[in-house]
Amino acid sequence: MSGRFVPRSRRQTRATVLESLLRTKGAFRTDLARETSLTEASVSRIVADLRSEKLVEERKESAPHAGGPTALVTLSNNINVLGIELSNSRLSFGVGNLGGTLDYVERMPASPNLDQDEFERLFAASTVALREWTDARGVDLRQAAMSIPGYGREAGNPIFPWDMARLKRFLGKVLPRLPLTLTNSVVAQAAFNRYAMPSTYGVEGDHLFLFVGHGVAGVIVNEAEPIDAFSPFEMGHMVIERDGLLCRCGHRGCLEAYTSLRAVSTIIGVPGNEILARGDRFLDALEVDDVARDMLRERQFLIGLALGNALNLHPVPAVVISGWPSLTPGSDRSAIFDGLNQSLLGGYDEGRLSLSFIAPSIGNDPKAALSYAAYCFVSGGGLEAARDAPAMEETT
Amino acid sequence: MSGRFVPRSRRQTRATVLESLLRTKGAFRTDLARETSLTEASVSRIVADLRSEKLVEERKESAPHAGGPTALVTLSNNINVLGIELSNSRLSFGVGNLGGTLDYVERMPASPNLDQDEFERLFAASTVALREWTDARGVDLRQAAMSIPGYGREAGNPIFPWDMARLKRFLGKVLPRLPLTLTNSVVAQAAFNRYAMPSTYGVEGDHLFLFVGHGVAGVIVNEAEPIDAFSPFEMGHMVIERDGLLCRCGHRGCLEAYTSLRAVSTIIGVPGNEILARGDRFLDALEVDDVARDMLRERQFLIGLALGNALNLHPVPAVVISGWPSLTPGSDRSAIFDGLNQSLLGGYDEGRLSLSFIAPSIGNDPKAALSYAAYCFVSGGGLEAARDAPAMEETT
DNA sequence: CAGAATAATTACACAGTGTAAACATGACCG
DNA sequence: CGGTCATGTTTACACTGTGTAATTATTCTG
Repeated sequence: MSGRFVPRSRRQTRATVLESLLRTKGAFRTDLARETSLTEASVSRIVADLRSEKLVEERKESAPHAGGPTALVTLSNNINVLGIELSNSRLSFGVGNLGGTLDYVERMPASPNLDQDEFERLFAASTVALREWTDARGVDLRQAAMSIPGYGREAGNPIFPWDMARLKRFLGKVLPRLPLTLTNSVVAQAAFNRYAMPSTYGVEGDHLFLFVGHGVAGVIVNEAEPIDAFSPFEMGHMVIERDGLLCRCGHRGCLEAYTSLRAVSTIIGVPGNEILARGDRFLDALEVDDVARDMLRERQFLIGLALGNALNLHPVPAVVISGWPSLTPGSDRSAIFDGLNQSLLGGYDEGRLSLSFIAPSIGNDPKAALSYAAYCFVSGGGLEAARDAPAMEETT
Repeated sequence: MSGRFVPRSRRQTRATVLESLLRTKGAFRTDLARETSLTEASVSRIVADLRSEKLVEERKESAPHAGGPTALVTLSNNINVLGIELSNSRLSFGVGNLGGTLDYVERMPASPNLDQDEFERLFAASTVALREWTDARGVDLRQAAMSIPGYGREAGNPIFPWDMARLKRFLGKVLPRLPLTLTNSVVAQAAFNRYAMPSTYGVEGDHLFLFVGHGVAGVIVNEAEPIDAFSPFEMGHMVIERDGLLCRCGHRGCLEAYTSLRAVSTIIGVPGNEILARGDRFLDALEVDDVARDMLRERQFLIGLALGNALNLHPVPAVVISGWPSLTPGSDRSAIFDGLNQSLLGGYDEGRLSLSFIAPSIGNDPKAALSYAAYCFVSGGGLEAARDAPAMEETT
């Protein structure tokens, strides 16, 4: 509109610097320059800029050697973002700063079959409480993100089959003047892993993060790429057994029909959401009989088989699995390797593929969405869309 | 080394303009500006620049209306590039200009099991003839590209299991001072489709190009992305039948074991390379009996099943299949749709997925590699790595 | 051959960059 | 306790590529 020329690169370099700070939770200018491949001169200018806008702060911190850096640059912790997470069992809201601390949380039970009308009622009710809280403290939200399982499919969301245009209209109306980004839950999870986990799960570099829960889905994490370049990797509906078990998607033989929490809960007779909550060694604790245990081994074999198939299409050097298989003893999990061996080209070789397991993170919603919101804020360079040209000239 | 500051963007804008010209085979400045989203002023400057380096030419061509564009900008056809293609049956060399015309071709039979020593001998012999030809005409090669099936796998090339470092050393020695890029055959094929096919196969936008031949592999074509961002999509070794047919990769039940040319040739009793050569309606012409025909239908079903699985992981709105299935009658090919229906999430729906078939292009090697070489030249902005600072100042 | 319509070029201002020099900071040492 | 050293940080300056807008070129029309 008003149209002063703003070179693309400004927003972008700011974003690069901010993103680096988000990742490292504070860095010296020298490191910042290296990380972002900018000159120290440029970093200096940009940091000065960002500091004048109160987006970053500097804390005195001297190095133990001569002539070391003098001040640590960190993101300001006065910037508040909103994360909203819709999962199969609840809708949660969280407000926090860019450091990932949650200052406000609200969680409401939500049915896995939540329809769009119910959702809107639930959401509207939650926003009232949220607004009260923010108003009471004068908190100014700068960015919001909401994560939804299954979001982003061209073919429509198989989990919450809603009208996306309507959803966006609704959100724009309920949360006016607040930039809001929708994303897939696994993408938000990737943001959480990248930005909020103090020491990540020990995998450096590109990898597939695979979550085996209600569905079987993940995300391919490419270290060099920004989070929003990730796309969900939905492995659950790979048909691995023609005319096999019926899946909720209507097909037969999908991986999910064999390995979802629902399938596992049927095998061992424990409600799905309890399995993850019980944590490590849930099998032993439950005194699962050998038949069931063999079945679980077989199911893990299938995960390996499907995983190998997926990796043939999309090779990555490392895979991190989270979900119930992470809770089974290593001797059972080895079935995954057996499965891999029968499908992965060249067979499974720990030199070429590193496979690791991390405990499913349960109950930390909506931290993932919050991390994603932080990412969104930062990737816009901290420049709001329409926070420019404050009535500088009057139109004749 | 000499290190004058060359902003990244210069090379890049030049590349953008050149790439657009390669794609369109000539354009008016106005269109060029639109395509590349640069201003006409910038285009003007860049074109003037490129013209002074004899990389582009202008041909008078007036529009039928007043004030139309005056000159068509085209790539110079004095720039020669080299394409080298290694396939399962031969090694071919070709020299041509950026327009895609082949001025020199040499094809040598090569075994599918060619080992690296034999390859080097064969290659060295070919380069002698090539060099003779170029020397005789004073042709100055600016860029070379070589395409290899199976190239680019981290795990090593399953088709030609060679030492890549040695290959690169060898090529650097045999073709000194010539920038050479290695790539996967399907990526080169994508370059050919994008740049050399006058009217492409009628698919606009992103799609999966899948070739069913000796292997079953393809490439996901993202219209917005440059060719070298593509990665091969190897579907052939997806295990679709546990404990199924033995595949050459050592596993059982791979798609390739059921649907490769080798598998088909076993079914109908015709040598593999003849099938594609016979062209359309090869089944009728060969009076294939009903049993074999049913088998081929079943095999196509499996292609559909695997394709659905692949598309669940990596959704695209369109798929183009080339290879023997393109030669079967539509009534038989429908089995592919049946297979898709049993794996693709939401089932096959022509509104959401467009599936089309094109005849396998046989015998046009090494045009694909040549197209890729042209792309490589152009994407470097036409600026050689070390063709700068021609003794302008003497070092003290 | 003037006028209209559009294309192509050019002059100018501007923003962001890198280089290199200047300035700042703190450890170490005599 | 002040000088030296090693490094970090800022600043001055030159440079590049860009967009805007004015200027010039080209070709058809009447």
